[in-house]
Amino acid sequence: MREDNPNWFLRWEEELPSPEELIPISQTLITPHLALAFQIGSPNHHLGPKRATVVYHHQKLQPPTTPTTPTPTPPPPQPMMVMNSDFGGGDSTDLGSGSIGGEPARTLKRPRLVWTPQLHKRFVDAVGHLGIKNAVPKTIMQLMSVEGLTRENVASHLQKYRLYLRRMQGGNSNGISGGHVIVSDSATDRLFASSPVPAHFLTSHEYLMPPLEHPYMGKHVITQQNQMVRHLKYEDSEYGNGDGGGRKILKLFPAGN
DNA sequence: GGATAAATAT
DNA sequence: CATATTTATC
Repeated sequence: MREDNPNWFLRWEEELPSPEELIPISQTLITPHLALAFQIGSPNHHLGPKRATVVYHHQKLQPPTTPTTPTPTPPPPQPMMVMNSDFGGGDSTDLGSGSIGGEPARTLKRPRLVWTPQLHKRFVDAVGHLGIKNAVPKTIMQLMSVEGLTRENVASHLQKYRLYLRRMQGGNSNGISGGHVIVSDSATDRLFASSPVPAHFLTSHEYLMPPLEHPYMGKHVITQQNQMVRHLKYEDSEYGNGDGGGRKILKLFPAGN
């Protein structure tokens, strides 16, 4: 517990994308929200550091065009390129490979957001260091400073996160205590169990945390490069063989299973 | 078709 | 903002 205090920053840096685009704190005061609202019609900004957004799933692509056109033409299957690749390799930091046609969400509804381990780590870190007091979706979202991330996204994830904690407290079969994260026997808790120590949920730490303006996070833009899970002992696990479904690795937190 | 994850509604 | 329900994806 106390040990992770001085460590959290270091660990944070480790978790953060190293060669990634570390956003130079330039505009600062400009919040993503404002920036989004200010985004004028110019599709091509000058070199904007805040460019890559969150990783999305393959969207269904709802063409705003032909609203009344009874075109029975089915949307062309968009081949999503899964370029998870290794981290060491100089993977391109930009997601979506290049500019996405009409990327600015002007009137388009956001596609499904994929919570990657890194993104989740960011989330947990924010919550952990905020404390239960300020651990509300709004604050968390602002603290994470992830472009494209909305309050709704955080709220939804926060809900699941709390449920996960509750389940663990009820019957803690895992040895998550004191800050040691042992490999989960079940491949279930993958994502959530990977978090260092949730803590702050029950323990009332009346810490004096500034509501905003955190020193440790200026502005980070998460990009792709996630889906990569550590090469643990997944191989010897009983995955994707036997069941007709053929479910691959990376199962998210606990469930009935 | 079941289960999980995220979105959406209350 | 928290919880419940619905929807989409694996």
